[in-house]
Amino acid sequence: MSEPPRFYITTAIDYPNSRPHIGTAFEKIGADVQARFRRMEGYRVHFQMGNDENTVKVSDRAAELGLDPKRYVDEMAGQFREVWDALSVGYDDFIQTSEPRHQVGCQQFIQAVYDAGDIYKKAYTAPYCEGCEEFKTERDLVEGRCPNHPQRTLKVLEEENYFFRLSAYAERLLAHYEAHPEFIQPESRRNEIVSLVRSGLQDVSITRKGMAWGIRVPFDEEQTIYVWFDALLNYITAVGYGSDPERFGRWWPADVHVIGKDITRFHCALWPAMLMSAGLPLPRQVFGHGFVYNKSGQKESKSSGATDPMSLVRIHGADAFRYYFMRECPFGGDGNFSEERFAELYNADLANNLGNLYSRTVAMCAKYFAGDLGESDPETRAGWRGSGDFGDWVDQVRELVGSFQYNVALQRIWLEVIDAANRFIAETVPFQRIKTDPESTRQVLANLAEALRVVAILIKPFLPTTAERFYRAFEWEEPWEAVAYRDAARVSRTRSVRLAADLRDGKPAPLFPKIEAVGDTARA
RNA sequence: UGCGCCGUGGAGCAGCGGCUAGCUCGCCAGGCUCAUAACCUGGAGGUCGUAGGUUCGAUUCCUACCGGCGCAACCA
Repeated sequence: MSEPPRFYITTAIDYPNSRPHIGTAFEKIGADVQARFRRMEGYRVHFQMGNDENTVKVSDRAAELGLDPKRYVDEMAGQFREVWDALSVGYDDFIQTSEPRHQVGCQQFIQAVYDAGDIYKKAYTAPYCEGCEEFKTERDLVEGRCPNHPQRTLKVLEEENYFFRLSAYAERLLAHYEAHPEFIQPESRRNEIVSLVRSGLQDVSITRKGMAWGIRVPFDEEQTIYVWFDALLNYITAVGYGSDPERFGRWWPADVHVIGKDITRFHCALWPAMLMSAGLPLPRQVFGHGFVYNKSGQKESKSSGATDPMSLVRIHGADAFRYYFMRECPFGGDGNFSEERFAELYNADLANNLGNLYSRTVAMCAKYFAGDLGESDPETRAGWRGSGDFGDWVDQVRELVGSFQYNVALQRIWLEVIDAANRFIAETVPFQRIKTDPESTRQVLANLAEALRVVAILIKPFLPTTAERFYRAFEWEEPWEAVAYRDAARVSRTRSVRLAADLRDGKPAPLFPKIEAVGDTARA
């Protein structure tokens, strides 16, 4: 047996100064689907997430609450993980950048870049608010003033800081984009970055002076490492850079960084330049996903009175939540969220099609044969499929899922498997057939059982809980844990098909009870 | 201002050089009754933002314009 191929996938780390919202959930779910899919494809997957804690805002927020920063970030990390768990986001590791493993790695990294001659000291000039006692960036300002202290006039102050020689890497970055067209995905993001880098890069300030919270610069104890130079490093420190070389060698470079489209520049320009400077290999791909907007066209974010993911999950479950975003919003582009649309999609695709297919199939098996469909040749269970090469079709779906085209993949699964199964029932009319021909009715139901099995495999990365229910509705020889995407193209070896679903009064409980009124979805 | 995106039947989206422009919801008619009043079949409804251009041929490529929007170095 050869070693299974490895797949290292990451998401952006989040600021823990407020709770996760729908937009961040979108990213994590998209990455989780990929991680689950790759596991099914036989990869040994490492799925990395975390929180970005070494920022001034975090220590400010902790101070507001009268908490020690470390205690505050630990508590927030717990809250974030609760949400990810509730959404069935199955990460393998969750790093907090206040952890020692990150600090140690950061210091080793910045020293390496320093030794490579890419860090120099220079005066940094920026507006400074005496009220906050900190430097501001243009974006922090509201009408040229500090939003927290609008009466005060901002002073332009100078501070000696360390800069990273990003400008020196423009040519090498462009050469890399050229040689590795798949490095930045989707295509539109790539074009943006290429033109950005062509237009020239400036060196970036990477340290700050006199901060109590943050990672010390090893060659200058007065300074701490500033934002991106610290945050990006989580991708390597989490897998052991600076603390566990053997583990680091096993996982780095990452196969894909899943991030929001607004931070592609940091991941596609700054990050690879940093790695080049430190002499480390570059990640294979950066995927910049789109944003989720609410009905009034605003970005779903912390500030806009956004819907709390948990309110939806509590009522409808993680799978319904995941389905909505993966089906409705193209991962590479933008999408919309509204409760009306959520209810519409939920009722149509999950309740009426998916859930009802399960109900009617299971109910007939129980009612007509007490769950025992008898023995049959597996090859006779492919009749529900319709014509065409099913193996090719499954390969197309694999390709779609593997390239993050989740919405298209789900549409095709519904159109060509779930609808086909419902149509098969209409054509073979088992509920009439049972009156005159029980034997062929068994055959029809065995086909439907097989269809449920195929559905289970195909939706496994997207709706893990529902998928397992579907699979375990019948006793299949092949263990659920080991099932691969390609197994959907093959009929199960099982000869004797037997119902195993939970029944109440001879029927299964609805997997997705219909949403009767939009109000059911609840507000944040 | 710079860079980029979008404008397709009532609503939301696919299509991105060429068979009668697809899909979901909604609407209308029929079928069926196993099932979560679900499922199946059929139908009505679009001169693909506007004006030019390239081409044998454009929703699909190019230009301009109109309308909506995003990003621009610490909101995924």
